[in-house]
Amino acid sequence: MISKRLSELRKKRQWSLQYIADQLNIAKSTYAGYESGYRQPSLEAVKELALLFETTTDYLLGVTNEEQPTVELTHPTAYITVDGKQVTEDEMMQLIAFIRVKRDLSTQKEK
Amino acid sequence: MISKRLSELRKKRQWSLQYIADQLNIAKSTYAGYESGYRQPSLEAVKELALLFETTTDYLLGVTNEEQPTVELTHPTAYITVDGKQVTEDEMMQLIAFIRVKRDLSTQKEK
DNA sequence: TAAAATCGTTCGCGATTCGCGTACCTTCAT
DNA sequence: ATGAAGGTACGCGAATCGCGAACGATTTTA
Repeated sequence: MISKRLSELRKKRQWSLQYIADQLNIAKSTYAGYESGYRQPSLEAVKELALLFETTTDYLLGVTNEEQPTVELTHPTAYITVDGKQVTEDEMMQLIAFIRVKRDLSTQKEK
Repeated sequence: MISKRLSELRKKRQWSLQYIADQLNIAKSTYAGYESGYRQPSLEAVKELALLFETTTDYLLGVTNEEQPTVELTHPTAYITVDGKQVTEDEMMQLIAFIRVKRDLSTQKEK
């Protein structure tokens, strides 16, 4: 799983094996082993790879299939904050209503 | 890092070492090694532990310090959707303004 | 209260896996 | 032609893994 993900992400960014190896301070052959599935990265390496690719370890490990996490406000899977303060359930309901109305209006305008 | 997190989470749930070992189909001494830091879990074990504890691998590995992820709308680290459709940047700005105004009003009312 | 079970810790062992250097093949620019 | 750069494969020594076993300390059962 992780080998597939690493390979995808690296190719998408058009990075070389050597470049990543340099970033993590490991040998090119070591990182190559991760992509081929011949080796498994250490937990520390997984962390650094997630940072380097600006993704999550959950994505690299295949816990999730979202390269960048998605939060659906109607069924939040995360705490939502604004200015560091949690958005209350009450506020959330109004937010959602606000978005729905706004979208509805702009749809009508198009017609 | 991961050893500390595992120990915290297990104690919070009042689970025994044996219980977790059974869930993952590994020896008690193996899991004990994870918590003591004497051993590092395999990537597969990390995945399963995240599922078992209902948290993320990012939290177990110490990429994040949030047991449950938090998304700050002013600096989102996730795609935000409502009814499956992504909230645009424009909508997001209005949302944030909405929340701020609402909070401001309720603060004034208290005085 | 004696015996048995449960819990957490530690350790040695054999087996597995790691990270590295090296060598090799292509491709491409010099 | 030749050298640099990218990707792949492999052997080696060293490090780490997972397991069972053994231990003391509690707790539960009879």
